[in-house]
Amino acid sequence: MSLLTDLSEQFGDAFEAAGVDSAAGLVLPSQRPELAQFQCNGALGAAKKAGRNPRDLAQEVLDSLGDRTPFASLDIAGPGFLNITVTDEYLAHYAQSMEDGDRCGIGTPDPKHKVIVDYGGPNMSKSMHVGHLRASIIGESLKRLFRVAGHDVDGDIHMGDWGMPIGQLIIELERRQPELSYFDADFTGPYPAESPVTLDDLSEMYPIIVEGCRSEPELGERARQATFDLQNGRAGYLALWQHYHNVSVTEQKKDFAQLGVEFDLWRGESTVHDRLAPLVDRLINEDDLAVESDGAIVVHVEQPDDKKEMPPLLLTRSDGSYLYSTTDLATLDQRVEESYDLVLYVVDARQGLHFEQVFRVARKSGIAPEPVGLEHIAFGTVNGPDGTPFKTREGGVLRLADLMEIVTDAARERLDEAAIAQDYPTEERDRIARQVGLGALKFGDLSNHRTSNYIFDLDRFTSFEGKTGPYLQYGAVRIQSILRRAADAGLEPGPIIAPVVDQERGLILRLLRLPEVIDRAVEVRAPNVLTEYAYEVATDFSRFYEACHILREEDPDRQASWLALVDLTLRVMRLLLDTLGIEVPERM
RNA sequence: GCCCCAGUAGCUCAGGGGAUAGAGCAACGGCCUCCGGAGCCGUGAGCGCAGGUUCGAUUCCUGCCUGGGGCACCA
Repeated sequence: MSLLTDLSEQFGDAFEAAGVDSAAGLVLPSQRPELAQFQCNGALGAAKKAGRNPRDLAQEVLDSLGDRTPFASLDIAGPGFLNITVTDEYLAHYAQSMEDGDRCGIGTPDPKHKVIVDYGGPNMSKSMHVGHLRASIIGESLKRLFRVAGHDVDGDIHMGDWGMPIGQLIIELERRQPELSYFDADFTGPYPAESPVTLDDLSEMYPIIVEGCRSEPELGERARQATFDLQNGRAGYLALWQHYHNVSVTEQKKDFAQLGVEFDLWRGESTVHDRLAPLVDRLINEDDLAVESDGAIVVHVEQPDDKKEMPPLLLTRSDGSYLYSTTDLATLDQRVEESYDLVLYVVDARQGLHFEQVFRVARKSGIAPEPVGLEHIAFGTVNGPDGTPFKTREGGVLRLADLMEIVTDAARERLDEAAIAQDYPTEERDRIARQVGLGALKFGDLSNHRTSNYIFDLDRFTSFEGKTGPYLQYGAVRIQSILRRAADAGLEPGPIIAPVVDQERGLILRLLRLPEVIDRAVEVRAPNVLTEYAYEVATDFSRFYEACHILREEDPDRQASWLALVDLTLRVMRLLLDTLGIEVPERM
């Protein structure tokens, strides 16, 4: 059990003994570190409710507090705050138990969920740009976070590979190369094994045809027809789709691998294409939910207590072709069959209405019954300095691969400046530059709260000092260096003994908070809780490092204790950075 | 028009109903015979406006202002 939980229970019992709700016993880290380590504010609210004097109640709580924990001091302050400080021996005891366990004190979840994180979601017609950055790294981080917290988790890329964009790309290629066999309805195959396009071709074609469909209704009509034909199994289109799919996935696997994003499932909208027709049929005939409207099939999802307009969810267009909503419902149906009980959609906040509609249909139809958690984990837009979605100077989107190169180059430059790295092999320097560049990029993005839009700032992603990923990596690297030197000198970590230095005590107190921080991050599904804490751990370590010269310490017990504390710090930092998707170099 | 998100220091952002609202960057000033200075210590400056709930509001509620976004045959 973590220290805060332990203290909260003790104070809860004491409050109960004093005749009020044990919830008042919640103990939190002190906001006034110079006064105490922990605080409990429950006496104020509880006294108010019970019509009693807060300070009297607080005193009664202190009187009935058991002697389970050795307190160094317990005070009532101001109107009735309880200030709590435990003994140094007790801190050491807790730190030791963290060091002894294999999960750094992180508990097991109750209930344990089978979670699927739906993130990344690249459209197969485009190479990835900065807009995909957040979906990828927030999703990756949440996937890892839930895993660290003890849940069963799978990440699904959920590619956009069965909708209108495919129809558009089909007719765009037909406009360019109408002689290809894919477009000949009478052709019986076999179709060429070689793809007629590369991903760069698709990326170039896509904006052109999107604009074409917008300005020329006739083109849009053809794209819709092609989408319909594809979804209804037209052989040439399917063969072409397969090529589009292959070139996209090949490139995307490279991009995601470079980003350090790992999917367990490479599924997409097309994965459920066989389920679409039966699903719509079921919603019409069995569930009595879907109805025809202007030729389309829709589900009305408005509810009597709605305070806002709620448009119906479209299952098919008036030509019978399927949409994003249909594949999302079918995908959810499959996920529930596969017994996932928590589905996290890490998708741009602008799709909030879509998910509200889909979730309503899922509930009403029983596709996803109540116990299955459905959550849209919305994130904000990456904006330019003008407050609108980020564009490069040329007005285009910044490709993700280019962004990665920029940050890697910046990291390499920084490495060139550092004399210490000059004798590293080129290969290692390259690896470090990539790790550091990505560390800066990921930390910079993840440290923003996920729901807020933020301003894209290249300087922030290429600065390696202060509150940045590289600062954390550097802290971990320094620790590794100390532990290496210690091992070389035959020194080993030993039992953690009571801290005597303020910075040492501060570091222990910080490390002890890990379990609560993980819980909090899971609760709000927000990686920035982790970045905030990771930075605090790193700064507390730096302070400790400045104040306590570990390798030169003369008392062997103290030195062994410090080595253990340093080792624990490294484990905690590695755990946090790994959860954020940030790698720690051996040296840098 | 309706709905969602946001407004906190010069800039970029944190902030869980509690005491004196925090970081980073930028500016200025210190540390540096010592485990890696991508470091440590210090200085200045702030909750959009108006109400409400509460012993206590940056936090919860209402209204307004400002910015971004969404509102059935795109995803």
